[in-house]
Amino acid sequence: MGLHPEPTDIETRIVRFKEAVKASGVKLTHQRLTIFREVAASLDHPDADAIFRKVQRRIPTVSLDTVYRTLWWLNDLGLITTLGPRRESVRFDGNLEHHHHYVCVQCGLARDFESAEFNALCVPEAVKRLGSVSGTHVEVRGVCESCMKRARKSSHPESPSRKGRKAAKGARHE
Amino acid sequence: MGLHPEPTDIETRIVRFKEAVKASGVKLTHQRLTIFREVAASLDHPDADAIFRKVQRRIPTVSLDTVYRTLWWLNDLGLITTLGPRRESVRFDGNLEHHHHYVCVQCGLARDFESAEFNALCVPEAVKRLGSVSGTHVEVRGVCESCMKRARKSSHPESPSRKGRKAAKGARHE
DNA sequence: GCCCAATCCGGAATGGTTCCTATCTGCGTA
DNA sequence: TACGCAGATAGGAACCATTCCGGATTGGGC
Repeated sequence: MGLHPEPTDIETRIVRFKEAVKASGVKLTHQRLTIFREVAASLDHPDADAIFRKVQRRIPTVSLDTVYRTLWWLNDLGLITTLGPRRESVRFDGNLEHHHHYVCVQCGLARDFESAEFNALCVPEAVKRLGSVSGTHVEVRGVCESCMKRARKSSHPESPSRKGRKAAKGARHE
Repeated sequence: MGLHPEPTDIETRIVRFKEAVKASGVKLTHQRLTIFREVAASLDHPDADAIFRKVQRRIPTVSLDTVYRTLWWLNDLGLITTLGPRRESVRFDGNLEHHHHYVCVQCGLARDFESAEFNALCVPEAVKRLGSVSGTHVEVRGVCESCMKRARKSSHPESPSRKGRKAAKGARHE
């Protein structure tokens, strides 16, 4: 029912995946390939648990931790993305004007901004067919000034590690 | 340091708040006013815990649960919003093309779509001053077809309740 | 076949969020 | 003024997604 990309498309992604893994120098395990394949093959946007359940059908002993570790590793390699910025908890907004956000992908800093151009965006017909449209919201992502300053010691993402997933928490701006 | 809206602006929001509360027919308690004031007075986007700590300075015995209940109630009344769509867990995306999302605010359904217009958005100068820009992403929010169908029994948000915060979880599309 | 490092697994810990329920408050009424 | 009701609140337990930990496993190179 249109929930899967074209098979060729998946194959393309897997080829790209294998190249990137080889380039990064870490092992390409059965688990990793399976997890990647599941994400690449879905058009909806599964959460970690949904992926875990799918992978479990193929590798019954896989652990949830492995799925999480692998997903974040894929994300760090740029092979997959997350839907919206990484965020530990819901954040609230008292500004009711139509506005947009700049979000720092490292520390979670968020700032409002206004833009007549962004407000005037025209939603494609195909989208309107999915349901009602109550508003559009643009999220500009990047790394904020103070994070760039702090990062004068280039740590490159290369290996699936457990480090720093929560780093944003401590660095929250006030 | 520019972290607070103009006082007059806050007063405007509070007036609107009081009207909306009166119209909705529920009690305007000290806790509720204080919580709303804290959200309305902040330009950053505090999470529930940050709001809790601020409110605690004024009402030392306030409970975290009251803060959460009140925040979602305000959200349901349309007096505040959340940053990004409500989401219980991180969701992953294997699509690396530049694309955008339609998100159902009720059930969490998410669908990709492409748009040359959206891809070509030009980020305002003021935003570029906040930090580097790695990309822009448009989120179109609304209520999807199947949720609209399901909601032929109009339940209106009126009273702070604990119902349905997790409803999206069960209704997840596959 | 053996060794080492990378990887994985299971379970325990963590932390944000929500639930449960006894208690409290404010208000209309007798 | 006392009473009783309905709505709100506080506080702690429960819940669930996510991460950490420590020991077991695996696979490639010698």
